[in-house]
Amino acid sequence: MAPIGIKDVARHAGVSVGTVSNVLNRPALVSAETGVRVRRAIDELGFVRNDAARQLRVGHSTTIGLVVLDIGNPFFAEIARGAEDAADLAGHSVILGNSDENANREGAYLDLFEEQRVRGVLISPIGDVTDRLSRLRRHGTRAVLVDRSGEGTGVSSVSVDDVAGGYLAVKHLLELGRRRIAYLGAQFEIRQVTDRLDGARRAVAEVPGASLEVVTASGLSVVDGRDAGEQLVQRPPRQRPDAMFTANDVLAVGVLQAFVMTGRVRVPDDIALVGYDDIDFASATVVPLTSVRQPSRLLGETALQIMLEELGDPTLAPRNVVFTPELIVRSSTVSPTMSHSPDPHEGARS
Amino acid sequence: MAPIGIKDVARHAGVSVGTVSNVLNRPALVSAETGVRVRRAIDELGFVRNDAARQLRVGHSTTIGLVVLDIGNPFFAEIARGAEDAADLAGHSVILGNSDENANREGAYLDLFEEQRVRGVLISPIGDVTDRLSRLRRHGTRAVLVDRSGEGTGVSSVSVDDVAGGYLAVKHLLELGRRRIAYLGAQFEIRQVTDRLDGARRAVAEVPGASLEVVTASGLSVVDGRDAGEQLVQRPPRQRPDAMFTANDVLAVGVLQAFVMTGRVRVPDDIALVGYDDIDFASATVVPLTSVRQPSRLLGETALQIMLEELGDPTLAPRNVVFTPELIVRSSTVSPTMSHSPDPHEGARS
DNA sequence: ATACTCTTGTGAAACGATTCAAAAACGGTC
DNA sequence: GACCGTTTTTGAATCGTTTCACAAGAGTAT
Repeated sequence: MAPIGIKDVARHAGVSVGTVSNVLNRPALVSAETGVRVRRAIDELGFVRNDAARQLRVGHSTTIGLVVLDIGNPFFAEIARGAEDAADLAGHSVILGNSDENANREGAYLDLFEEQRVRGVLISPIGDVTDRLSRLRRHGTRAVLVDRSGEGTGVSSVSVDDVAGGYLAVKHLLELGRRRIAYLGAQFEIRQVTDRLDGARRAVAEVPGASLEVVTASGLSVVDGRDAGEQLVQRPPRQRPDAMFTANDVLAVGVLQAFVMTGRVRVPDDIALVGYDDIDFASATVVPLTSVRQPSRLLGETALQIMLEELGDPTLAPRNVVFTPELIVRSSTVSPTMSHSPDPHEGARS
Repeated sequence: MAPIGIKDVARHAGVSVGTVSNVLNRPALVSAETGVRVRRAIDELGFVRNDAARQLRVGHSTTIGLVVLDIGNPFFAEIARGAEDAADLAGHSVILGNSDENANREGAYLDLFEEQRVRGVLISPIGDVTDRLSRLRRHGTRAVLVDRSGEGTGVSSVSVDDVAGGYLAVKHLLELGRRRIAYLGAQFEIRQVTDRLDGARRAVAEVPGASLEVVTASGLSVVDGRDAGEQLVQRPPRQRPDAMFTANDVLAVGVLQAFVMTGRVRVPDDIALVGYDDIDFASATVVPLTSVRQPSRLLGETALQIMLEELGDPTLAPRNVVFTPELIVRSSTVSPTMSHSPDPHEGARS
């Protein structure tokens, strides 16, 4: 009934506790014969090491915490997968916290990870977390920002150039002759959302006669996109934009649902649509979605690798890796019947 | 430089360590004036409680571990969200592990959670984990199965009747006159996959002349579905099924991509398609997807609630909650032009 | 003044692993 | 069998909290 400890194992195997610990942590130090005996005792008693005690002694845990904005967004799910794969290879574990775009919850997970003295924290933050992160470092916990630049904050980061991505998307729309562009976003305290808007602004500024309207959704999920889309459909046709760029694919999917269900807006004829992230589902939507692709999995992998390097050598200067996004053109902006040259990417993909 | 402990706080505030601990854990026992002084000391020193030490003393942690099959599948993401929301309300934290349909990784997360002495474990398992779970209980860690019945194993569970779901899906296809049904699955050691197949079999058995072909994909992701779809397109048209039921929506999306890209299979005319889970994206696909809806978020919430109840009263008998799935008909089986009565659900949803 | 209650604060023991200096066991040489 | 170097094992000290029996102080009633 009483929990089995290392002492019980020691007694059962007829050795001292130190030896059991050695079997667990430095098997090279212990003779083969003793090792076998101890391991058998462990199995027979069903002993499981108490990580709290271990952690207390050695000063830190062996896990790495990851806090993402929204695990329901496949983009972040991919990041998580990338991080897990990289951690797995190095024999580490990743535990995941989902802030759900909620600053309180983000804070709660950071508190939790801090109390747990995790080895490192990977985070795609909502607002500004630099002071939280520098406090973490005082406890010896390194942090790496994911999908957000840490330039100038002294924290390492792995990100994608969102301004460039926004520019890419809207430039494309403008080149197609669209002039009344709308940007659909939400939670503008999230940097990605505003950076993409900045990129959009920049592109619009280059074309005389082009205008940019900013539309605010109530969140960044599919339903929020659908709601925003329905609002838009309500407007008299003349007041609708002729192109829309959304802060992410999930929103775009929602918008598409609204447009298609009501049947009053044709994509791309009436409104051309560009999403962001190029999630797996983007190419399977009613009208396949033009999107800005980010190397999501690579983002997670790279973040974890930087983390491991920093743990290996804590004196390492912070690094800020920035990837470049890529525009993937599909039917939501260029109707296949328009014969504007077939989508090269789609072909390459199959 | 040295880490700040409760002793430092005590010295700085001019009280004993016991008092600091009381401020932290039983504020009622300490006078208002002292409380303020201690809290100020905590802030000034930037003290953060070491959870390992706390855990060591009290015997268990305060977090709940959740292991899901595939966090990239929005269905599981919703489960996680439901569990998190419920935990949040009760002041608990959920940490997430993603087994990625990999038994080793599942085992690694269970080990980790066991060593961490988490308060409870929520798991959607791959194979049979009953002995792992009973060992957990010996450490005082309760477990609740999610999306998998624990009937007969003595473990609580929250699940959806997958046999009924499979039956529902294939019955629908048969009622539409389809006879050559294919079931697309993968990882048949996962119970959900085989239960849905069993339901399909049952429906097929009721209709003379109907046949069921089982197709095995290499995994349960979008790409795996696409690969399987492409295989199917290779076949001479006569050897293709006239209806397909997939183990989940993610696979169905992949299949749809393959069919649409190659342009050689029309949905639903040539092949009618039914998915499973009714994820948010299902209604936004090229051809909106008929699917079997499960109350995903509710699944997560309920699982966590059962967990909390069991923690509150460990003598409670295990409970096995089973929800009933619901068929959502969309264009991937009933073409809107066929005027087979419009989809009532779609309307209700907007 | 004494006894009693009630509130607040104290400090040493305990949790279960790891670590490390020192002891023991072993094997080979002379 | 004494000596030396190497390998293996030992066990007490330690990590930072929580807990709990106890003490000190402040009222109150007698």
